[in-house]
Amino acid sequence: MPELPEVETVCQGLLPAMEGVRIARAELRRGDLRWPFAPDMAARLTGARVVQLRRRSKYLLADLDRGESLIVHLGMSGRMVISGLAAPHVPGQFRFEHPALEKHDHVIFHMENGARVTFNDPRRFGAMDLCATEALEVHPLLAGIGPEPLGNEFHAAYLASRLKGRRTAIKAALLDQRIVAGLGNIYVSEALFRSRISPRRAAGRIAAARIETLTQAIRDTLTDAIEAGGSSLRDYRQANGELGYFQHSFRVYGREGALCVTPGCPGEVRRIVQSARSSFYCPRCQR
DNA sequence: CTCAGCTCCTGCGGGC
DNA sequence: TGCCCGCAGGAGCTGA
Repeated sequence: MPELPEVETVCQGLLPAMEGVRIARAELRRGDLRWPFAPDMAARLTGARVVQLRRRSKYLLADLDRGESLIVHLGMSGRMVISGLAAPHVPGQFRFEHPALEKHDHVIFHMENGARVTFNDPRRFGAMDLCATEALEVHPLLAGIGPEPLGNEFHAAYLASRLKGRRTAIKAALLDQRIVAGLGNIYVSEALFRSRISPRRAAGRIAAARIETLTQAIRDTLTDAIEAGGSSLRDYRQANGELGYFQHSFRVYGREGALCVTPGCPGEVRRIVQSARSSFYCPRCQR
């Protein structure tokens, strides 16, 4: 379940393998993920140099030296696996061997520096597409996505204006990528817990002061998660180069029935289903 | 415009 | 032990 922090961590982890490096060959092992690939995608990738690798919302963007950018979404189960590259934190100490290909290895980037970056996605909710770099903001997948929650455009006045008049639950509103980019089911639950707002509360009925708290809680939640991801990257000692998931410690997500972590609170974390997705919250702390 | 519900896909875990 | 069922969820799509 890669949300913004996981995608950010994957992006950072891919930098040594991909940024500034030419794609010697792009290998598509099937013709589609969620949608069909452009028929000439492999040819358009092969030989291109990755000028910059960056993240927008839950998308990885690789700007190529040919004026195009590769758009990658990890969907639900997408992972990037690096092999054949010296471990970045122990330069030259050992090299990841190229492992045998596995089921669901759908796209392989053979990089000119000897690295191999493999996109593996069992559920195939992921996506890849190529688009002129200057047209990225009007690409159907990216057009209409809201501001980055860690950027300057995301602040309490903005969020208040977008929530105003909306009768839907705040949980659903924060999952709406047009309002704010990059949040998913996990970090929405976590941010609402930190701001003591019930996931069931109508989005348009949150006092201004609490929206201020909420914007800060969203930023803090994501910043903490990115830091945790960065630590897991630095502490990386395994030889398999797999990026995408790391150890989390969640305050409410997945803790149904457990004691609320708020000091002195006797509440139990509750799970409810909202728009067919689980929300976790403490009914005593969150109103 | 807003909003709820359905859909895609595979792996996994619970129940029998 | 094996089989079936339901669930997980990002986000586009449909229809009210």
